[in-house]
Amino acid sequence: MSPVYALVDCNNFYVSCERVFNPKLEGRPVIVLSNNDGCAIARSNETKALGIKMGEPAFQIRNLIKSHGIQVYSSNYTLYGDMSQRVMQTLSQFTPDIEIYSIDEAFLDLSGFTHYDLTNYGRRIRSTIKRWTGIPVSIGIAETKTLAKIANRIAKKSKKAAGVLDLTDSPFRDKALEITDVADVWGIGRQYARFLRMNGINTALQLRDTDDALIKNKMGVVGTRILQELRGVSCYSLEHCPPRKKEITVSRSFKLPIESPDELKEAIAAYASRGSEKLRQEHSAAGVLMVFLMTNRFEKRFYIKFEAVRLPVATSDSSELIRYAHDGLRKIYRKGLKYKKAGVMFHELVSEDRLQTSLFDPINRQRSKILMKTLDAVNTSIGSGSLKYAAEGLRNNSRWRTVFRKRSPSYTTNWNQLLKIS
DNA sequence: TCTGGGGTCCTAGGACCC
DNA sequence: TCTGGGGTCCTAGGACCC
Repeated sequence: MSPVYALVDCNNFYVSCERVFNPKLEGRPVIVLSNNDGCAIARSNETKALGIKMGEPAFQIRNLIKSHGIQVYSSNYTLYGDMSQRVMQTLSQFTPDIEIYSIDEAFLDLSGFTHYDLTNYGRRIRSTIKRWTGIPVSIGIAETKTLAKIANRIAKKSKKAAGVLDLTDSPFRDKALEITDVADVWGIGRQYARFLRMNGINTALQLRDTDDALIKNKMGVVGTRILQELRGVSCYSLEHCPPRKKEITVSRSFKLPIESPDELKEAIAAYASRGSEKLRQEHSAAGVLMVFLMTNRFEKRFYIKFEAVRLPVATSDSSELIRYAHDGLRKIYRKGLKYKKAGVMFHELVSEDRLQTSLFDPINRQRSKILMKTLDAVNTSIGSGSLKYAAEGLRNNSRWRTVFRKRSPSYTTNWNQLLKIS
């Protein structure tokens, strides 16, 4: 018996989060911007209808914003993260077989529910999430994840589907593939879409019925799997628990270009420190640290440089990692360049309980562990960033710090920013 | 003037070994 | 001039995802 997957996807997630706490935004065009209020990364349907694209720079759409009264928000990841958790928690009431795929999407395995009317069940899920969290979702149901994705897209757009589309044993199946652009198939990005179009393949239906060899040749096993999935043969199963991360990155663009090595050192220290926190959350330690610097990538002469530092003993200790990050920075820093972005990456992550220590290790690991535990505990209980390293800099208006000019309050995670009803 | 951030998987090719 | 064959491991880069 073939499996049944549902893909539950929050509609315009970040915008919907803002709307939950500000109902006046309902029906109006809204966008949420990336860090430093740079690009539009979430758009309400009204905004999409105006032709504003995903990732469009804010300064390029300034006129549209003004003329249509588009409501603009800086991103508020604390709020979105918390809302996401509420949605996922609600979902898990319906089945334990859930894979949280991203901040706004989850796959459910509904194989055991085939004696239900799946469309009705989907509607129940949808209305419960709306009632409990305020977030509107769309649900696509099919035998493979790739088909569920397609069902979901149509569910979101079609008036008739009203948010839920079940394609299992559906006479509508081929039609659904026919009206789906090949570029909208899961796993088909810009390059592959171009290749497929050049070969006369423009729809998901045409892709499904394409000869395997052509696809395999250009797109490898990934392409073969896409074909299989479109044909209803499941290649991707539900992943219950997320596997441990293999790498961790913290990087930011600066609002203004930075030349001063002292400011770069602060930024790098802050990223290393944040990365260390993520490492400890994962119960991992890093074997290799990588620092990178880059100038404005939209200019003709563009400089980017990486430096890898192998750590003598894998670690997740913030102060140690800040030191090594600074070592790396010193190697790649070149005077006279205007830097626009920097970052710290951790590679070769190992589980913290399987650490390979060295006989000649000069560091007291036991002590470091207790210190980090305390640091994390304080920052969890009284707010992230409460305790930090002096190397990160004390001023919070430094040129490198990300700005959010139009951020909404953290309604759900900060007592001082609760919604006030007047 | 102003242009996000964080991941994964796969493949080709080189190094190395027998 | 001719110049094995195959396996494995690693890395860089490409492609994709949200």
